[in-house]
This record gives sequence, C-alpha cells and structure tokens, in this order.
Amino acid sequence: MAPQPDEVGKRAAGVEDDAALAESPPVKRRIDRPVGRVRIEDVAAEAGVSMKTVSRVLNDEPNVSEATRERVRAVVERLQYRPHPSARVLAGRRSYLVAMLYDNPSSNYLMEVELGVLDACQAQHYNLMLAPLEYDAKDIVAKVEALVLQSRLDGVVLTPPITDDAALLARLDELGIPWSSISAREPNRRVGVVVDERSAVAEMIAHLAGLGHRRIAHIKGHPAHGASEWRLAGYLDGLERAGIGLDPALVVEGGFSYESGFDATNRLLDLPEPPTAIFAANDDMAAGAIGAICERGMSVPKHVSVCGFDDTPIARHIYPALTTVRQPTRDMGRLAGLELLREIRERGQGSLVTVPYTLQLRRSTGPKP
Amino acid sequence: MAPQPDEVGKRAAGVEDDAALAESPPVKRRIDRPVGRVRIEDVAAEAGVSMKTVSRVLNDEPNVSEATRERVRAVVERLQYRPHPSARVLAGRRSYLVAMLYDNPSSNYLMEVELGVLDACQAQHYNLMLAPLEYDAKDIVAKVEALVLQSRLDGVVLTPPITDDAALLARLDELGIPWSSISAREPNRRVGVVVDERSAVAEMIAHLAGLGHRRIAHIKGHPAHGASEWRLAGYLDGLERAGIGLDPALVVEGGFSYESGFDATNRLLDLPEPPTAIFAANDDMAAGAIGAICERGMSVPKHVSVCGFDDTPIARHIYPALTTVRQPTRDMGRLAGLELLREIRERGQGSLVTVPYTLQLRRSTGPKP
DNA sequence: GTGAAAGCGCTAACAT
DNA sequence: ATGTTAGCGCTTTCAC
Repeated sequence: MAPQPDEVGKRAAGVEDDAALAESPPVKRRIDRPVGRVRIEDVAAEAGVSMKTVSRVLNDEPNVSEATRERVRAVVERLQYRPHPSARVLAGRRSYLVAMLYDNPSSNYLMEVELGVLDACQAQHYNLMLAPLEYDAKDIVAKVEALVLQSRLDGVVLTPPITDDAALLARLDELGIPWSSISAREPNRRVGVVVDERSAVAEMIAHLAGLGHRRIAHIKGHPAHGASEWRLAGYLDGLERAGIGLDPALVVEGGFSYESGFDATNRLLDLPEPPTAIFAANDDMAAGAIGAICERGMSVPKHVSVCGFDDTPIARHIYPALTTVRQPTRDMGRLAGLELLREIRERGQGSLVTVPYTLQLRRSTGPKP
Repeated sequence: MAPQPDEVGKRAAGVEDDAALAESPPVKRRIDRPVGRVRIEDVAAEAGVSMKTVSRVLNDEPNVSEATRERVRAVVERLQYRPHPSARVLAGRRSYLVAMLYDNPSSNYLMEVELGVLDACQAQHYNLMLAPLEYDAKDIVAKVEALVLQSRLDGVVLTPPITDDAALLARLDELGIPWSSISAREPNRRVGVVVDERSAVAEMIAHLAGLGHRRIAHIKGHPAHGASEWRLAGYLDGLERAGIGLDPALVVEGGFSYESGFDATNRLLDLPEPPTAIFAANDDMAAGAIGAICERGMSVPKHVSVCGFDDTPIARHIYPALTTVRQPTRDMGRLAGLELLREIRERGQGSLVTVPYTLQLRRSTGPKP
C-alpha cells in the first residue's frame, strides 16, 4: 500500500553473501536498497576487515593502523555509508542526544541561541531535543528528571532563568548528567558561556554621560534573571564612574516585556524631575519606553534618550533605531553546546567561556536636551 | 569515573529471573535502577503476559482482550515504564522522527511555527528534528535526500518557500516520504495548512478604503514566496471592490525585509502623487515603512497609514502599533504536524486544513489626511 | 487472543 | 592491531 522503497536486501548477511549476491536477482538487490541502507558489515566486507574495525574508525577509537583507517574511510565514502543512529544508541551507552531547556519560547534571543546550539550539535553528530518548560520552580525538577531519564539525555543546555535553579542543578549532578549554562547568575566553576554584562552596561552609561546626561534612569529586568542584577550593577558602576549620584527614584521595576517597559517609562515621565535618558535592561523594554515617550507627543532622542540591551532584531526595526549592547547570541549558543559536548566526552574538561560584547550606537541616544 | 547511576540490573533476563530476583541483593537492584530503566520484559513478567502482548498494548494493536489490556496498562503505570525509543526504532520500521525544513532561520514566524509542530509531535510521541536549510534551489534536493535517508525520517514539514520546489516534492514522493506544507503556493491536493490570505488582504484594503483612502500603495513580498502572489491578488481584489482603479506606480517591489520596506517606502514617498496608505506584504516591511515615514518628519497615521501582514511580535512593539492580519501561526504549525502524522500512519488520510485569519486593527491606520 | 524466537544494526567485552 | 561473540530493548513473524 505504502509506496515505500521495498525491503529487499534486508539481510545481506555476512561476508559469504558476496557469492549469493552474484546469483538470483542481484541487480534488483542493489538498486532497491536506498542509499543509507548500507550496513556496517557491508563496509567491513568491502574493506576486508571486521565490523569492529569499521566501528573503531567511525568512532575515532585507537588501535587501528593508519593504513586500515584510510581504507575503511574510503569504503565508507564510496558506499555512502551512514551508521544507523538508533543502533548506535541501543548498543552503546550514549544517546547522542542533548536537550536545550528553556522558558519563554517566543523570543528572538532564544531562537538565536537555539541555532547556535544546533550548530554545535550537528558538527559533532549529536541530536538536539528542544524542551520548552514552564518555569515555575515547583515541579521543574521532576519534569526535567523525567525528561532526562526517558530520553536518556547525554546532557542539557540551560538558559536563563533555569540556569539558576539550585535544586535542579543539584539533581542533575546527582544523576550524573552534564550540563552547560548560558548567562548563569553565578557562573563560577561552571561549564558554559557568559558575557561581561556589568562592564557593558557601565560603558553604556558612560556613553550617555558623555552626551551630557545626568538624570539617567534604569528600568530593571525580571528579578528571576541573574542578568537583571548584573545590569543594575553595571548601571551603578557607570553612574559612579561618571560622578553622578544615585537617585533611587530613577530606578524602577520592569520584567523584560514591552508592556513593563512602557508602564515603567510612564512612571518615570510622571516624576517631578523626569530623566533625560533611560537605560532599559533589554530591548523589548526599551521599545516600550519609546512607545510611551512617543505617545506623549515627545520624541526620541530629542526629548529623552533611550537605550537597551541584547540587540535583538527589534533594535533595528523600531524608529528610531535603538542604541543597545550586542551579545553574540548565536555564538553563545554554539559555545555552550561545544562545552557541553566536551564535558560529555571528557568529564571535567568543559569550561566557562566569556564572549565579548559590543556597543551598538544608533539613533535613539543623543545629546541631553 | 563518571558519577553515573550504575549498571546493576542490566540483565534481568527472561521470565525465570523472578526467582533470581528474590535472591542475592534484590533491594539494591531496585534502588539502583533509575526510573525509565524498566524494560518491557519486566512489565510482561509483572503482568503475567508475554513481551509481545505488552507491545501490543503499548502500540494500540488489536488482538488483546480488554481485561489484559487494562492489566498491562496498570503495570506500565505502576512501574513507570517508558519504552526505549532507540529500541523501538531499531526493531520497528518507523523512526518516529520528522523534520521541519526551513530557510530564513531568525524569524518570529518560524519560531512560532516550530512550537506548533513540536506540540503535535510531542502529543504523538514523535521526535522533531530541525533542518535549517539554505534555500538555493541548486542542491536542495540532494541535501534533503541525504537528510531523509540518513536520519530515516518518517516525514517532513515544509515551510515557505521550500514548499514550492517541484523537484524536491517529486523526489520526496519517489522516496515515499510523506510531507506536509505550510502556506504552499499551490495547496490543492496537498497535505498541510493554509490561510485564505487573499481574502484577508482584500478585507484589509476595504478597511483602508473605508477610512477614505484612495491612493493605497502595496509593497510586494519576496517573489519566491507564494504568499507574495496571494497578497498582491488580495490587494487587487480589494481595490476593485472599493471601485479604485489600479495605479501601477503604487505597486512596488519588496523582499520581506525591514530594509526592503524602508527603501520601497522612500520610492513611494518620492512619487509626484504619493500614497496616503501603504499595505506592506508583511510586518517587517511595514516597520520599515514606518521608519522611512518618520525619518522624513512625517507621522503615522496622521500623514500616511501603514498596515502589514502576520502579526508577529514586532507589530505590537513598534510605535504606532501596527494594523495587520493575524495568522494563527502556532496553530498552523500544530495542524501541519498533525496532518503529517496522520499521513504517516495512514497513507492518503492527511488533508489540507484552512485556518482562519483575523484583522488586527491598531493605531497605524487612520483617516485619510 | 497470545506467545516464542529471530532479528533490527550497532558496540562492549573479551579474545587473539 | 584486529577479530569474535554476545547482547542493547524492542518489534516482527509465525506458530499456536
């Protein structure tokens, strides 16, 4: 019924089959077996070695002479042989599967990170499973545990704020599951990737101070994210270095969403002495700030300068284009993936990588009015 | 070295092992075997049936009495048994793996679609593999073929413009690989999902005409996408219904990017008789239009009304918020996934689903100046 | 309606 | 440096 390539050749069997092949309908046999249906024993027979030797070559294991290695590789290439993933998993002790754990699915940030992790996995012939999770610390440990065990994960990549759930990390360690985190709140002694967000923000504040601004406000990020702390700390550093005293009224709560930035800005603009510049802890909130400012008939950066953090696509797509801090999101995903795989292969060898940021100066910041 | 849960219980062996279990270190055995390490034969032994019967129950196959079925289910539940995915794949003829093929990775649209497809797959215990592809018709067929064969895909979900590559579709059919498409250019006789984009756009034009606009421009989408054709057709329909003659100068090329919308709008505004309203074929281009208009010191919708298509997050995050057509992107992904799985299970049973659109009227459209 | 045996394609452990 | 054997945990086939 199903128009599938049929099942001829399902058993080409051992070495002695070369003879059998010469009989009956040999041509049909070859033709009907789609590429990829070649098995390790076909390669072994063709190369005149045992299956195990082929296996060694494929997995870069020692104890194969360079000559044999080359010969096997050539046959693999010629036969277009690709190992059956499930057979490898079933026979071996690894699943060649890692998962990326995340909350807040529809963000540009995560899409970029995901692409990076995928790059890393593909390069090393690992599979990536996506695990969107609702982050409510209650049952997250149980959920992740179920996932890890059912899917036999070899490791996980964690994204904020899941990076900071102590109970989860402890459980992963107990289970012996390697993990790698992106922008963890306490990155020390971890495997993963971070950006020096604090310095980045301090530089951004210096930029604003250089434009003459003295009343610089900050819209904080979501309290569950370590990034919110770092960005606040950078803001304070920046003020101090510019010799600007902190006005607590200029530091307001946000939550990383457009709406929270919009609302926070309205509160700031209602102040008796409103700010002339606003640093929002991410781009979405900065977009909200611009929306609120425009809605009052004011304009950016003429009346108020605005800047953000992340350099997501929205930064270039709003008017005026947003001054922001760029983190190399996709690279971060890739590096987090690579370090995880290293940790999987050689326990204890994964490390913490710090990647550089860059200030993207665009049109949303200008001289103090 | 690795702190892994150890390997005790790796061979509980046949039914007769119940006896063995009662001896030696039985408690240790239970404790050390993590959840998920229960095997089908454990379930069989516990339920007093054969492995095959358990298998039948798990796969909803016939020829099991309701009583037995219930008993097995209870044991499965109690033992928290989960079949080993790789073992199923290796033994069976299915891979339980489908891939989503896409180009243009970092779009909100695709992220939403992906979540929908993932929903469908998870609900049916299928795995989803992501296949970002560079769409240059040259070697795409070979690339996809390699992917399909190597990964033993059971099917693929196609997104625009990969949906419209005739050579690819033909090859997939030859290989007997089911596929499901989202917004294919020629959806007839296909499995997948579509929106009546043409009618949606016609309605949008009616909205603009109702606000008094007569000079309504259209920025076209990327020519490789069927959506561009539909949206243009809807624009023409809308004009005709409103009794507005077509001015070819008001229809300009775009390419779905912010920049293309920005440039196109500058061309439109330079016209001797510029438009008072612009319908851009997607939200990114509409954002570009707003950017270009603002840059000239004009404002939206006071001087020019702007509307888009898709209702991606950017529509709410720019100022003014964008009037646009909302397509239920995530649902579309989910439905495309479900239809694909149906097609996989029962050839010929997958179908084409049409999902509804809605007009999102926001602040970027207003009365003709 | 149910079960026993034979693989699926690969790797681990143990030869040699 | 290389080969042999025995599974991994499930489904298939075919017998009952």
